[in-house]
Amino acid sequence: MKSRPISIDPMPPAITRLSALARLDEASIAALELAIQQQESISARRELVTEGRPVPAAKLLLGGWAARVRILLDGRRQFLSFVLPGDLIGLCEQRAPLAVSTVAALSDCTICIAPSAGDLPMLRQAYAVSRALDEAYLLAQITRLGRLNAQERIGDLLLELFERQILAGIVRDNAFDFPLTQEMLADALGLTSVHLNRTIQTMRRDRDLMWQRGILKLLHPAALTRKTGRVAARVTGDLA
Amino acid sequence: MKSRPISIDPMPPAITRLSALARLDEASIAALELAIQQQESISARRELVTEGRPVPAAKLLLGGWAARVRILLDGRRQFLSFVLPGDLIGLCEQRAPLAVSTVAALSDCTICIAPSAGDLPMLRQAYAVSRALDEAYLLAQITRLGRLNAQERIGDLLLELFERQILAGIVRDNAFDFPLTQEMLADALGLTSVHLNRTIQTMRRDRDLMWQRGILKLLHPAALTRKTGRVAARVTGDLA
DNA sequence: CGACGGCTTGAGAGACCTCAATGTAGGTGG
DNA sequence: CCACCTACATTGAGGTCTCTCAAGCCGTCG
Repeated sequence: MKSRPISIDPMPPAITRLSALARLDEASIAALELAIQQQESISARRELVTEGRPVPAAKLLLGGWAARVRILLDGRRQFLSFVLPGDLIGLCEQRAPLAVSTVAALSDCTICIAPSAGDLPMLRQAYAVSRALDEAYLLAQITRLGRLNAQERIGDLLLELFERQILAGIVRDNAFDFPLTQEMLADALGLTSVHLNRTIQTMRRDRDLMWQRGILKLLHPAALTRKTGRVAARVTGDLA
Repeated sequence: MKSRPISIDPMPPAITRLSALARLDEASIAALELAIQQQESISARRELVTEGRPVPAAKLLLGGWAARVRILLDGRRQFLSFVLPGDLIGLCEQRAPLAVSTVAALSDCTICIAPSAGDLPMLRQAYAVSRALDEAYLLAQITRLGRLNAQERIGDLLLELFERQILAGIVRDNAFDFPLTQEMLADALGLTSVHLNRTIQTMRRDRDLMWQRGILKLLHPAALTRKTGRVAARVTGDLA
């Protein structure tokens, strides 16, 4: 880090994140900045991608949260993964692809078209790493649902989201925007909202976290990491 | 399909499967046949890819079963997905990739190097569709673990495996090779082997399936599909 | 034949669910 | 400024699905 006038990180989260995934050159950043100027607002609950239909052009999430979700015939709902600022939506190598899951805005969001990485190898690499991370998050989700109990699931997911928010540079004092309801979180974790509520309460009592008015704060992320036996995803040997 | 002497499908499962994912041209098939001549035997339990280490060259599974697996610090095990004949292992767009999960042989296997799709657009498309299917299987796994009960999980997974084996052309009379132990299946489904055993028994009693000596037979796949509310993955609008 | 891995069975416990009611904060209209 | 509404969070009581621990069984293989 070069020294800078004391201020909040001035870069948009999306650029912070993609720069963290691969060393972006000037041209890539310029392309991103240009795309970001053409941003669009999306209101909560709107679908950005619909399961079974053709995948629209790739988007970049600039602000707000979205999620991949699957609804069963009898109405049961399962969130497959969360989409946070700086994440890509609907990136796809294949011709004539059909969406394998719906992506829906969980809060009001802003998005833009993801600039083509056609002649920008650095950007292409960032996209590839982003895809690899997406896959890692799916695997982590499977492990959570298959083998962790309620408290471990919650701790593990919150830590993952925390680390992802750090990547995008939008964590301050261990706290970050968290626009989910308990019911949404429960539907991500394979729990009922009642049981999630009770478990969150004991975590509050244990001073693991504070969560109110859409802000989540992890009081001792390192301790929580140890407690849940969590291992963060590493996806490239390039950096670090 | 041209008419051919009446016989069992003479093609290796891998070629059958990849041809089903995209219309392969002569050159692609020739490349695959050439690669298959250089096959290698892998004994059960060996690791083909190791989590956290660099991803080796992409492989094609020709025979036997493998699985992506994650082991927790305290020994709990979670199978993330199964790798069946015709599936690709370690396909990757990124430079300097690190494996996000271990891939281990569940039975004795034969594999070969996956031919490069560099100048074979059809083969490249088949690979892309294969990757998209892999992702769809992960999403299905999440939904199973998060929102289905034991019987639904079993039915849903067995149907998925059944459909995948059909793609590779290795199902006969609704029966196929199934080299898993009950404990492995339990570790894929987030259950204990005890509970899996009891649930399988009621499914046997209900005449849903027969399973003995490494052969699994679904007695009424269509009925089971209806019963579990299952929807199969569609990933491309190209074919069908 | 004994050893082994895998399958099966029993009994009891616990984590998580269901149903239902109550509490609370923010937002809107009068 | 208050009444009201809605969405969300919280609490209680009881039920059940799945787990744990443990033992017995069965086929295979050396």
